Amino acid sequence: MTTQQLTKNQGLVFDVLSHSDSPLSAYTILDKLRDNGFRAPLQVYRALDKLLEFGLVHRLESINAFVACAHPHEGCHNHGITAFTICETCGQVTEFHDHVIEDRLKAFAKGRNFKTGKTTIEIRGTCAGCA
Amino acid sequence: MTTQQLTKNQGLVFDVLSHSDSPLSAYTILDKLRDNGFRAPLQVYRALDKLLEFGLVHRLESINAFVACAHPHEGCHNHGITAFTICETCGQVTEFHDHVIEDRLKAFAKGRNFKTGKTTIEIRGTCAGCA
DNA sequence: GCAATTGATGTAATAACATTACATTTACAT
DNA sequence: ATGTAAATGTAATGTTATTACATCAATTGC
Repeated sequence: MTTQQLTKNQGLVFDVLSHSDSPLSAYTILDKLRDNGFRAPLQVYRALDKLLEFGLVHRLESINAFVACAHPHEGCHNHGITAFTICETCGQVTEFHDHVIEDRLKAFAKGRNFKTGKTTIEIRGTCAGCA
Repeated sequence: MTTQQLTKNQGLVFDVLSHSDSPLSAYTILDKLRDNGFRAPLQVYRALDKLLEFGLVHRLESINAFVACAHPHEGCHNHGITAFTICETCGQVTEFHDHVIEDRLKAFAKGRNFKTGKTTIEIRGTCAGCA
């Protein structure tokens, strides 16, 4: 999945997120794209929905914000569950993947006959630089 | 931590959550407490803040809702990181604790000199009964 | 007792986040 | 070229959460 096959709006939103050094809310993205013709939240949310579907973007549930995937070329769906550290001071987000955690969560779900959809793992705190 | 030392509003909110079989939004709680004199969201949010602080209630970040702790007597803070399965069909929430997952997350944070605040682990999907 | 402080409450207004509904346009396979 | 699916534009509304300010209640120190 490259950036080429994205539509205009999807490309614009992905671009904004890619160049940001911290997560952005949908409304912040909207403001950044006003000059590109964006007028309404839905334009952002629709693009985000697609980008999430493509695995190019992640939604951080605990802060209602979005970040570009750390390795968009492969599409993050190939990497299983994604976990994040989120610095509450500077906004730095680090994405990581841990197969042990994933296995434990899968095992728990399986044991309960729970059919897993999307899993959220987010650690909020303070990064090394801000400590 | 028993229910005794809660204030009136805290007690009312905790009661509503305790008797619910699924997570509730702050505004749903508000509606359920109108007859008890609740008039504004802030009355709910303030009570929830305290209940969260006491470890009597959990916030489910991925669905903007709240549940009573599964073992409120001990205070959930004693149990380390709390993880949840959340059935998107019936709302059933199961709370669990996994020390292996916790250790992995702590190790990752430590390795990055990331100072951990609150950690969110939520699996959304379909429970056995709804499958 | 009674001021002083702190924690809890009441109320209104507003901010922040997200979706529904409906009309129109674009992309593209047949 | 035309039918269909996907994407877009726009307005309105719904949902979640906070700010600001006034009042009340409980506790402490004197």
